[in-house]
Amino acid sequence: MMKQGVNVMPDRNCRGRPWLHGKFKGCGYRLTMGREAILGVLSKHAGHLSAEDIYMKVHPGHPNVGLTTIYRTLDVLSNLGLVYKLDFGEGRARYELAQGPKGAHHHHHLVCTGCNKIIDYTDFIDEEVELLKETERGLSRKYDFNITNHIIQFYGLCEKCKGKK
Amino acid sequence: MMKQGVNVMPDRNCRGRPWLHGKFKGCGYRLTMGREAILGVLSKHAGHLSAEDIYMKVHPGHPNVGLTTIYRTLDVLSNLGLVYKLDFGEGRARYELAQGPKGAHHHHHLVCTGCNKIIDYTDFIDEEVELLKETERGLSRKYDFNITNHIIQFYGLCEKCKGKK
DNA sequence: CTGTTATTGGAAACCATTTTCATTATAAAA
DNA sequence: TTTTATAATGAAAATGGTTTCCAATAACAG
Repeated sequence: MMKQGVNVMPDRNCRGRPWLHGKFKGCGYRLTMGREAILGVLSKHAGHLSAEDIYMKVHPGHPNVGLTTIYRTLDVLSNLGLVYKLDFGEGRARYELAQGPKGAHHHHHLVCTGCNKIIDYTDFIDEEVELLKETERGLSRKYDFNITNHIIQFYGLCEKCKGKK
Repeated sequence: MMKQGVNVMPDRNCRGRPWLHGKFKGCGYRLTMGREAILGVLSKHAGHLSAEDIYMKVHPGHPNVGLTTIYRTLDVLSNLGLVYKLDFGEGRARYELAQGPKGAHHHHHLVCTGCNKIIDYTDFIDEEVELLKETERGLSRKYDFNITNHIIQFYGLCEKCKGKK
């Protein structure tokens, strides 16, 4: 568990300036060059990046930023709710920006268990989200939970993989 | 990837054997004592067992069954669809029987990110499952996927954890 | 019973992630 | 600007769940 100095990691309700960097500062975090670079990579390459992917993209411009910092920053971002930590069962986590400043489209994932190809789908999202909200409300009440997040993923074989045995 | 057993023959229920064991043999796998013990533990303790949990429960009666065998067996069972491999973000996988012979009740999970408590809920399941089926159909058609499984999980803080800072 | 080969245990390897710790850099105070 | 407190950092080492290796063993068919 990351433990930094006096202040415990703030929660997702932190308010700050408009976008990522501002949000970051607004939550009491120092904005270092390494972190700026990481935030930059995340906002530029919307995808499902592993910690190492990010490291590789940050490295050329900032050879002195280590993998450790990538992990630490992602942990912070994830706790702030700015980044989703995804698990596609590959034995490594992947990360993606929760939302752009203008509210990027919400999507869920369709994962091929054969080749690990991942499809972001937005179809059916509206119905799903609506049902999820209802379910969330119900669960919150019944189990006295404060629900902050959900996962929906479908697994199967893509056209290429379902052919072979 | 584990590769064993030549034939992928469907269930030919083995006489006098419990459902799970029969299914196992029916698929061309040898039924060893270690595997019997593991199947036994899985059917007796419905829960979210980690590989080590299972090891601990198997060990007293079968001190010669190693952790490696637990992992290998779980992998086979998971590939057969008899067991679900679950991930609650603890850094270790957990496993539970997919279904009893008479079709145990389907459930989804509600996970406390504070204390890792996990609640199996069946409320709302019907609506969820119905929507999932539809979505599944749609996704299968649109992306030419052969969907075999899905995940739905809600994350949040339980009554105990949401109080503390 | 015998032969074939799936299965096994134990140790070592693997590898993403975390921890340690001495050093550095950031932001605020003076 | 300079000082000051301490958050943040990198490099290396540690961690820990899972997998691989390989020689020995045991299921099962014939």
